[in-house]
Amino acid sequence: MSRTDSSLEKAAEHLRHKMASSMGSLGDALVRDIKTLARDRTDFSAGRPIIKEHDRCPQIYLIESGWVFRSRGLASGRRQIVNYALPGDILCADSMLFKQSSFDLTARTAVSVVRIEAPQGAELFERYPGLAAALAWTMGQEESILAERVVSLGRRDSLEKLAHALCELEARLGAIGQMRGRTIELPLNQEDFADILGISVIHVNRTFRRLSDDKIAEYKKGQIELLDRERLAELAAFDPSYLHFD
Amino acid sequence: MSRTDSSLEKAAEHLRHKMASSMGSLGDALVRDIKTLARDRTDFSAGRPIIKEHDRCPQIYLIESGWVFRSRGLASGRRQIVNYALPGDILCADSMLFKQSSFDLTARTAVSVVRIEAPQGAELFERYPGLAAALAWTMGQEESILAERVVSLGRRDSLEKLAHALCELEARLGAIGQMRGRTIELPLNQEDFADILGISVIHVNRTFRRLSDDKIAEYKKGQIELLDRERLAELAAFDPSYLHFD
DNA sequence: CGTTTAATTGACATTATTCAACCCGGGTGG
DNA sequence: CCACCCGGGTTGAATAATGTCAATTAAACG
Repeated sequence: MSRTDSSLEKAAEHLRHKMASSMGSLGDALVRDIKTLARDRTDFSAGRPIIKEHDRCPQIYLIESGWVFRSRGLASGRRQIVNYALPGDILCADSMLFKQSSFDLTARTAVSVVRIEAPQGAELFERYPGLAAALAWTMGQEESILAERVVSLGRRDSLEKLAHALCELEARLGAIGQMRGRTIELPLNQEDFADILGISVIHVNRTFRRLSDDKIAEYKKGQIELLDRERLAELAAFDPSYLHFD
Repeated sequence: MSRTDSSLEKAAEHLRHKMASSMGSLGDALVRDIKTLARDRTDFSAGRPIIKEHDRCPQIYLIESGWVFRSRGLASGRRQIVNYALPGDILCADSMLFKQSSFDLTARTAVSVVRIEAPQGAELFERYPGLAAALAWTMGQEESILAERVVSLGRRDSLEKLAHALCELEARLGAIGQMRGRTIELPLNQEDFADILGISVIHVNRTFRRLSDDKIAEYKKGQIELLDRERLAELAAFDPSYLHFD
């Protein structure tokens, strides 16, 4: 099997697996639709912008590999990462609705995406109900994740924010088979955490230190060791239902 | 014309008007679809819960009148308002995707909603393309608003947060014809602002005071006077494109 | 009028940011 | 091989932003 087929299939499987509970019999249709509509692959090297704010995002992409940030840079130099997308996630799901993107998309690692040539409107739903359902599900889940992040940023202190983010990372990576036992492997440095959590780099460092002093989790370059998931989830008051994995 | 017809029509018009630029010819179809599928009306008095976290939200509702909060209460007693919905907005747009809501919906004022009996899946798109487009647009716009709120909560200070929220309120209320000149009429007290902005009530008060000292905006019970929109927008670095009104 | 709810103010505590310095491991060029 | 440099990471001290507590005022309502 060529690289093309197998990595595409893996991404489609990730997507199917995440949505399993909501999809019912449409799971097979989804995989079939994606294989049918997949077009060219594009690779981005780490750090490269994929879409800039106010750009038109003309197509839907499925991530085969790599991490993508959706972020906004403010005039003052501050940055907020709104979202991160993983293999099996769909990019630009709203491209058919809106003229332009309000955020930047950036490849955090080397990223490989496949363009999906989806028809518009009713034809999408008639001919490719699996993909249509996946698109709707993606938008709904993204919204739900954003709503949860609003709660974190608005009403949790730095320790709770970090703990919650780690729980979410574990759940999302677990859903695509990227957890190795109790360690999270990720391409995020402390500055990335700062821009996800909305706090300063230095405070991220201090907060990780607290987690590690309490033997709850340990930050290392490129990975995080979860020493005590139970207390971590408790700290965060983590309820994974907002991810809708079931 | 009965109250039923006219207020339903007004809500449908609001929705159509907001989406005008994206809808093209589907605008008329939307109004027709809503009239066809509108079922019973429900009224909630101010303060009443509409949906509680973990409830099943079985139907789509169109708001005819009133303000609805989507919020999460934390164990510690803190509350974060994630979203607010206005006349012409759709509630539970994701009800067909997910088993349960991850947030509370609460009537902030007296609220009147109409249940829309939408069919599932492909039938929705074939027979009611106007409504289908409106649902998709609603989910996309909600996501975009949430993303912008993440930026506010994460990387703007209290003055910028408040200024941005006021700009957004003006834009959203303007889109449904609820601005009277330069005053915003709204049912939010300072505690509501606190729970929207993720800061303390007292700090909301201090921040309004700063705006009023600088003759930019003035808080009064039930309304906010915008004295200098230009400087307000500048403070917030407000770019309305994320609302996708065009 | 009294009662209630929301707004306001000041004093103080806590949290997080900023600034400055230092460390550490991994290149890189001499 | 070594010296240096560079991007993170780590730490402490000073400062700024925001939260908490307590008390007061104002408006709203029967």
